Amino acid sequence: MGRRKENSTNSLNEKNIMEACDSVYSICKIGGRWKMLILCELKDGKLRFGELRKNIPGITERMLTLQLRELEKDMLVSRIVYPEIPPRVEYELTPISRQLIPIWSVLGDWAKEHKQLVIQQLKEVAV
Amino acid sequence: MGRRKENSTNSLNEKNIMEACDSVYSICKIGGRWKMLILCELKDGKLRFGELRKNIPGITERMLTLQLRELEKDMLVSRIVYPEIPPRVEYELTPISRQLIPIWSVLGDWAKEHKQLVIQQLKEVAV
DNA sequence: TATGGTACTAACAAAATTGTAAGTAATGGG
DNA sequence: CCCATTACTTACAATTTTGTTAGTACCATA
Repeated sequence: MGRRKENSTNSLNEKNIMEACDSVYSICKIGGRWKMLILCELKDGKLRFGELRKNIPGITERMLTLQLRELEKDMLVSRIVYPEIPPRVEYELTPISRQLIPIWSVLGDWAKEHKQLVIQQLKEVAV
Repeated sequence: MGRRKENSTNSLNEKNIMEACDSVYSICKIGGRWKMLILCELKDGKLRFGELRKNIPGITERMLTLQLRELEKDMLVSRIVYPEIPPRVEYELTPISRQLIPIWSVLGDWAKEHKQLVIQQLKEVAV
């Protein structure tokens, strides 16, 4: 993983900020590069490791594994291993991560507005 | 700032993901280490640079400047310079970032639930 | 002339995240 | 025995973010 240093200023700052501000805490939990995308993929049901990889262009097996591990640790996905060969592993959302689904759509709406604004701004600058 | 490379896999991935998924886009905009905290501070009105620094323990002048510059570029704060000596600069939320305020509280509520869950989990493991 | 206050910048260093490339294990089928 | 399949690991390197320290500009005031 590239282990984090327990007592770096960086780590301590993050910890303090997460304790000080709940919305920062939430954003930290879903803030990894690919996490949101993974969660969105799982919105409609279980998927296997390989399916996730195929559905998320650009992600490597390593990053997929890392992000899934963190999501699992944070109880945002659950991992179901079938004792078969070749291996089969499925991932699915947990109750707590399902509670986030409506928030995603609100964030999505905000994004659309923001993008509009950026476009407007570009036009104004051009004129 | 430590300039980003335009064409690194890293940059391109981020760009693609933001285009592919609107909620990722939103989270990117508010995902910097101190951004959320800064925005929260500004929730109740304008603040000067020095006030922000005092109100946010642990932040350095450099980080405060960097994060404010990005927020400004993304139109999430506006910067008001008074031509005085010593200088006076005030920051305030913009209409588009004010639209985020209700989302913060929802994220905050989710954080509280998640923290509860983590505590429960710790207890179960201990037993 | 020296000092203080304010909002920054610049050069550098450390830390953290992300990406690349090459493996591993287990077993059924040819 | 060799290969294919699947879900991973491992070692390393590049990139990005964050932190440290020491400046800068400006003018009023002592």
